[in-house]
Amino acid sequence: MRISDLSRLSGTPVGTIKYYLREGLLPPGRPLGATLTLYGEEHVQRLRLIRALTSRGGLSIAATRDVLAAIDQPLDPLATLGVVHYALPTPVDAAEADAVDEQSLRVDELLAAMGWEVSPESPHRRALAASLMDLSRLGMEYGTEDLLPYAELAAAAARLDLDRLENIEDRLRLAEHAAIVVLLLEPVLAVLRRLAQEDESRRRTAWARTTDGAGPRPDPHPADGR
Amino acid sequence: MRISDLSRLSGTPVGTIKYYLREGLLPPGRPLGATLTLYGEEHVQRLRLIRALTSRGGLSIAATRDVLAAIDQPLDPLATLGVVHYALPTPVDAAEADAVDEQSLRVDELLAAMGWEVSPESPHRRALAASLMDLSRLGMEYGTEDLLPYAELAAAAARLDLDRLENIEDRLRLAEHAAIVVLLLEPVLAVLRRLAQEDESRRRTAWARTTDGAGPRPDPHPADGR
DNA sequence: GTCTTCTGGAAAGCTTTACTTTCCACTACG
DNA sequence: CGTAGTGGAAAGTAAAGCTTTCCAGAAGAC
Repeated sequence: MRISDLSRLSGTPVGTIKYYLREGLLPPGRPLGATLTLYGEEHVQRLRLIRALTSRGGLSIAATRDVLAAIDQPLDPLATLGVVHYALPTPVDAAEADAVDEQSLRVDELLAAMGWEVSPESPHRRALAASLMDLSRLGMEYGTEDLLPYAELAAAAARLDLDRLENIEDRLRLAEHAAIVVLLLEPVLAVLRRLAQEDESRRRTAWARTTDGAGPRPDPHPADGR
Repeated sequence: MRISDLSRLSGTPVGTIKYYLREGLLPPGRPLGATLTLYGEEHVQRLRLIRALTSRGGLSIAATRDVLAAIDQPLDPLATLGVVHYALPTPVDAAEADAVDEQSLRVDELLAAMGWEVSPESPHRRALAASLMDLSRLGMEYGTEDLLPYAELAAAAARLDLDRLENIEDRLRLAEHAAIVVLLLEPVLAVLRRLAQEDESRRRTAWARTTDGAGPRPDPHPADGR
């Protein structure tokens, strides 16, 4: 398969493929002379992954390169997850580092309450603290008791994620699948939450409209099993 | 309060404030002559919201303007939620519209299975279909049965979200709070999931290491109550 | 009263990101 | 034999998100 085939199969312009090769996102093909290089099925797959991570996952080219570099290393699942997590952008600018630090206590408290064991160097600790700081400054305090139910949901989601990963037979591409589950399921969860918000809001509005604010509140989830 | 005070209080450069004014993100102040305009506490708050939505929420300036315009309209919660949802960027390029449409069936199936009532024009339907298409092309099929448990979690999250909104006493700024809950809690949930993934992965790896793959699997969640 | 600083407003400039285009010498292939 | 395709480098482009510069005029410090 030559570069024009790769372009046609993946729907990516040749110039863009060359760009990805230059940037190290796409491994070089097998050169067969000065003006011919062959590419394989793995390049098609890699190209699809690159497009998905950048367009859908919203990763920058640099972050994508880091993630791809991570999944090309043969590591155990935990290490792979760690490397993928580290490659993610968690922009916390240094200017407000001290204000973020205040929130770190709350983060530690939450982690302790959940019994979560998380590396002290995890960038996500600071990312969470930064978000909490923003919320606090906007007048929406989220304390441990507010966050706990969300954390339980996150834990349940993580269990689903890892269940899926455990059932993958292709051990060679486990890291790739891990990256996909971590990064491409994220927009899925976000959009599911928004869809659920619309429905839930509709249910509650309907209740408010029919009862006019008086009387006992009916179960807004009929036949829902909860 | 003059523009320099606003700059100092919010930590935003004067040039940037002028830029936001120009772009219509920040409402104009009260002019008191040709070279003096006064700003109020609401401008400080608005500026904080702008920074949070753009830096933390990852919204573009254009999307932020749309969201801010939406929350400035006095609407009921459902309508507000709708407008905020619509203002969000859900990039689905037209080139692959047909491939996305195939996945729409799966989306409809999921919505039906959850009993969710969602507007047919919701951009999130297409967004979800697009994500599923990406996953499918990458060799990870997510069918209704795979998505249902995630959808249940999303529904639970949405219930928590709306509980919070219902308890807000400041009805005037309800829309603002809705936008905050929808948009700024999203990175919180994402990072909670990642933290949970690390912990869950650690638990499962520890099991694999100690038992060497043989023997019955112990409960990986001791004293967890589930 | 004067000197310095700040102001509003407009325009131009800058930096980064993610490509896209152009160029060239060469070569596979119909 | 000609034409389309190729690798590789370099330059160009477009959008986003600010930042800088400019100006005339007004405020505040002394």
